[in-house]
Amino acid sequence: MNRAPVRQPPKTVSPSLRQTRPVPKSEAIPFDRRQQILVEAARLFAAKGFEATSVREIAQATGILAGSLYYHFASKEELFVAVHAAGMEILIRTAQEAIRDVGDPWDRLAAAAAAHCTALLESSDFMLLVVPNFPKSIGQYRAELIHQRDAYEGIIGDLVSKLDLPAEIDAKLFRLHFIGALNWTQTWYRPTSGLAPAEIGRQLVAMLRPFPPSGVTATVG
Amino acid sequence: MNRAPVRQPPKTVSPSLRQTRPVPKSEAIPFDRRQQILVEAARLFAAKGFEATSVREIAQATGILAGSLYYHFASKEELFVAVHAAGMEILIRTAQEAIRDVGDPWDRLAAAAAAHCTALLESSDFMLLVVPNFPKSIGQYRAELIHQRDAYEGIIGDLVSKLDLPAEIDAKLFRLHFIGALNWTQTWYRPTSGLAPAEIGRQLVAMLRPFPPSGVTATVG
DNA sequence: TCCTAACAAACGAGCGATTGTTTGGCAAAT
DNA sequence: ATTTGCCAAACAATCGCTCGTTTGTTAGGA
Repeated sequence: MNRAPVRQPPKTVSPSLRQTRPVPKSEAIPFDRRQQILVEAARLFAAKGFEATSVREIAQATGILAGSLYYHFASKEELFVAVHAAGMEILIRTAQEAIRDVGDPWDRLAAAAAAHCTALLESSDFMLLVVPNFPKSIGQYRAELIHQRDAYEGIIGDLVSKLDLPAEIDAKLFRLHFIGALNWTQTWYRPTSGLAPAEIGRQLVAMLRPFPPSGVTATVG
Repeated sequence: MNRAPVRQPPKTVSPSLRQTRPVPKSEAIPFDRRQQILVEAARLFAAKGFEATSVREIAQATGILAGSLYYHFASKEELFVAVHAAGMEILIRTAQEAIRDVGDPWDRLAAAAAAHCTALLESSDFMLLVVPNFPKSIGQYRAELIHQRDAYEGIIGDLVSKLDLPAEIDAKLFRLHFIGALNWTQTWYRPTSGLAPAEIGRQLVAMLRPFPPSGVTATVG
């Protein structure tokens, strides 16, 4: 793509991408333009993909001009990283809340799966682009994105490690396939027809459970 | 300055995925420029994504100029559709060969899974872009791509329908999650470390098998 | 065996549009 | 007086694509 005169010098990439930005001190509406940009960018990235979305589109959706975007974000790529981080934050919080009060390891995994699907398929647009493999042209920020993603997958990994899997099942591969099936739902899920997101997640766990729980089985519907 | 068919090395490319195009009258080996473009486009699309790959890049990789591309393909999007079709053809053929001599339904699914992963992770670049959700800017060709994909997923659906699944497992959801886990492998698979593609696919079936086969268990490795 | 017309396949300049980004200025708020 | 947030206008680069031209090869007629 373009990227203008390749300008490397400044390179003040904040590691936590916590853009130090003055908090409006007035008690008026905390009308956060930066947040607004994030929302619109997430929606457009999700709908059209990263490369196919222009900064002018994002700006227009936000109600500002293209150039004004660069007051809030150093580049289009850093904007993407910020959206990705916000999405991962939502995902992590959702999962942790879902498993908080569940004891049985398999039930905890099912709760996490349900939460994952719900957040993925029903919640904001922040995740529709977080899940698939991110744009190749993200280049230098790749490591940061992977780090953000690992933070979440580690949670799933912990849940999996508590399961009593058959000896011939590799826990790591189990986690990868599990997350894969969950994340893939966003390529086929349509909100109008079929099962609800939470049930889609729960049923995946039911399929993977080596020995279905004795007693009452879940009522599907 | 080469005009006319430049005789390059034999370059025996897959004779299968061919489209209607003027067949050279001489019985000499037809050096298929169109096929060459498909290969290079697949490689670049896989490496950088559709939108991030320019027609000039594809042309340069093929050894021609950008304008010459349009003699073979009407547009960049039609080129993508052709690459997608070629990839799906490979996938379908691979799967059908893999299950041909297998009888047991679960073993047939395992064979298909192994073949899928092998083609996906080891074979040509034709599939690295086939699997994830295709570029949003593909627009008018979306229906055609989905049709191509459905042709393959129907094969998997047939295999799943022959399984004796527990009553509480929905066959359709089983198929979706199964394909999802398979396709997601390409986001995390690295050829150097870990299991081989075929084993990754087989183990997924092992995880999903409600009652592991009695008698001898599969020798892993 | 030559001439000629047709054809296939590529060149290469350049079109208009769009890309991400920079810059200077300006009104309001601090 | 300074900072904040944005506008307006450009910037260079690149995008997909068109089109007239040019070349090597082939077929047919004389």
